[in-house]
Amino acid sequence: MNIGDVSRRSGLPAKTIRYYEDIGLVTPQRSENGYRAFRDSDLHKLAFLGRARTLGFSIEDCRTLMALYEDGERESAQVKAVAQQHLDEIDAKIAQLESMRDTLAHLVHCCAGDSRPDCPILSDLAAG
Amino acid sequence: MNIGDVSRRSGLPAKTIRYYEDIGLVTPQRSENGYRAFRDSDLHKLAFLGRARTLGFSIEDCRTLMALYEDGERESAQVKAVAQQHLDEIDAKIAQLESMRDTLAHLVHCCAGDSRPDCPILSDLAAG
DNA sequence: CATAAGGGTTCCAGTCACGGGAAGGTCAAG
DNA sequence: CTTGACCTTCCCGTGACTGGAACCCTTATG
Repeated sequence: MNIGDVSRRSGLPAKTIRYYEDIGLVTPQRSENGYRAFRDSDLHKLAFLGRARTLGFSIEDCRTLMALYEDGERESAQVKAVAQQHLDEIDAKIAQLESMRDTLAHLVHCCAGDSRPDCPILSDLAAG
Repeated sequence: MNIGDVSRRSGLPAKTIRYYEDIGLVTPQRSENGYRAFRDSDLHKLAFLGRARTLGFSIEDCRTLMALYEDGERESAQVKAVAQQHLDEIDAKIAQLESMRDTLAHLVHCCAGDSRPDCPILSDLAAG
């Protein structure tokens, strides 16, 4: 498989796949013409990575998860710990965004949004 | 005021204040010794920027909001439009994170987290 | 046979909003 | 005179790519 095929099948842009090779997440072989030659196992890995990234795991987390996936001796507790920590971070991020949203929604609600200059949004930003 | 004073009063790191000068958000004067000399109006601007950033506005949005704030001829509709768009983006981000959280929470819940290798988290990532 | 299209390759620069750290100038106190 | 707390500029690094330039390989067509 060339990179285009793998890109279509995994849903990852070719650029991303090259980047993943750069940082050592996949190591495709090379054809005589210099093209990357992906095996099924490479495609499988890339699909795995794509799904992990979709769940918001960092590249380093993905590296860890891949290593655990390939390690028959792993303990599921290790995987769960990584996932739980990520979950906590997501919860924190959501809480932060919701706080922003609440403040902002209130301000937007209070702003007339007409042709006059008076604006509670700017007043709030100016005054704290 | 030197940058340290402004930093303490605005809550912004000195590094950030220098960066804001770099990109033209504030233009403090200079003392004879080369130190930045901030006026009250500069401090006020920086506090404004700090609060806007706290609400998650991008630097470019902040630039726009500052310009509107300083424009006596502004229409509140312009401000509201910027804020509403940002609010929409926040809502989208929250929705995305919640989707991640739901999937992830389910997987974490299903994972035994013990010393055995079987793990539904890895199975899900591997199989889609 | 020339060429054009549609692959592939490398490498460099840019993104966003700063933060870290080096190398050095300035100022008030002891 | 030295110490220490300031301040200055400059350059590199962050995360996870994305865009683009300049170039090579393969296949089909006039």
